Amino acid sequence: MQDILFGFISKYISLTEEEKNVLLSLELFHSVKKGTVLLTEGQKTQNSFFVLKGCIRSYYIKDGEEKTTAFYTEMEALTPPCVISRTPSDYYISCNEDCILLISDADMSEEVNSRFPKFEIMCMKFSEELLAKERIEFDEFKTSSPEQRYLNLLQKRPDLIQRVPQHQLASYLGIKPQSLSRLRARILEKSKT
Amino acid sequence: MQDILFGFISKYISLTEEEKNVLLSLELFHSVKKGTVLLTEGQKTQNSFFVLKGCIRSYYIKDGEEKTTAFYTEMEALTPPCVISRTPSDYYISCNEDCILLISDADMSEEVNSRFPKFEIMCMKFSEELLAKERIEFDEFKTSSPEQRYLNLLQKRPDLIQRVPQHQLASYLGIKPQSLSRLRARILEKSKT
DNA sequence: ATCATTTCTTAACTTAAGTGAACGAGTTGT
DNA sequence: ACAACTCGTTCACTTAAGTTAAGAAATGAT
Repeated sequence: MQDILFGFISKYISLTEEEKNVLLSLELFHSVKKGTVLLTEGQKTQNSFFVLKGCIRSYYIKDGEEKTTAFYTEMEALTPPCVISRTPSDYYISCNEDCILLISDADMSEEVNSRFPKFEIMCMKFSEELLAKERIEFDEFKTSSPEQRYLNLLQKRPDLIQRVPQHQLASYLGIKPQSLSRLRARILEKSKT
Repeated sequence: MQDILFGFISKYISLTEEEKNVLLSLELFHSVKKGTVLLTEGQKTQNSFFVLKGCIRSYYIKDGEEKTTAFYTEMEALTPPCVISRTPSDYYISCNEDCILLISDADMSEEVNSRFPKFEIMCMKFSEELLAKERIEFDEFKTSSPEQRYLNLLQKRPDLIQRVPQHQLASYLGIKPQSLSRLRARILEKSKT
């Protein structure tokens, strides 16, 4: 399990054995059952999440409907906007599957950062990278139709289509479940001829 | 002009007079004419842009059509994804109006950062903040219809609707210019009754 | 194993966006 | 001053997504 974490970190900085041990001593790892709600609307939190195994999902509830905005799977990290802005959360995070997560709160990261300044640098690089990735995703979403977005997802994250309920996927693509069904039928029809 | 810059920076860190002078000595300010293309598809660059006055716009050209993805106006900053990923740019940036820009390349920021470490911290905070903002914007886009998106824009950035050509706005909202015209007529019709 | 609930799909109908074309208003260049 | 473009709007028509409803399939709970 730790291998996943250290493999991930090694993409950004290199750690000594001692540093690895300090990280492990912090009791960052948590096993969380499917369905667990990690963050609720209105809640204040300082927690960031890193997915070692499983799938977590962020969503709003607007007019009584869940609006899924993102899925995070193995090796992906999520710092909710409310942690940055220090305001109550606008949205929910819950576990789509049984998960093993690394959960770090702000106090903890401060301690780690002061002991290992390079860790802070890693977070900075990581944040910049995420911002660039986020913007590209946004741009792709904006410039394509729901059908193109689905085909795109099929290319880039085929696992999601298997492991995530259709109605959550539909919401993630910005459409209704019925439209997703129809759209898939349409694509299937096209590929036949 | 400098006041705008230092006013912006003061939201994150405080600078001594000496530090301000060093920044000013770097010749960061540039006057750029409307229509100037600051970044072209395929180009490699290390430049980041900060808008002191005017409006710049990022867009892709897909199937021969401009797809506008963002506008940056006074006090907004843009680091193109290609700067982070160190790959050729996928998109274009051009000036929608005569602009005064602060343009910084990577070498320069490295020098500034090594002389003023707190500057790097500011960039980090800024980047985190941007990421949070970006995600919220994305979420709003995803969870609303074109009409809601237009009304939302009318609330949040009414200036854009005045200063930006309609066809660029339409593309920014993810629709065709004709649809934007129709949508506006529809809203006007509703507000009458 | 059965019942209840949730999830997925299909269908008919409504609403809104895409498309192609036309027109007038405003701009640019010569 | 005029022609050539660009831009915004409107219209008729096409296409796809939203809506409402119904039924089949899968999931969960007792």
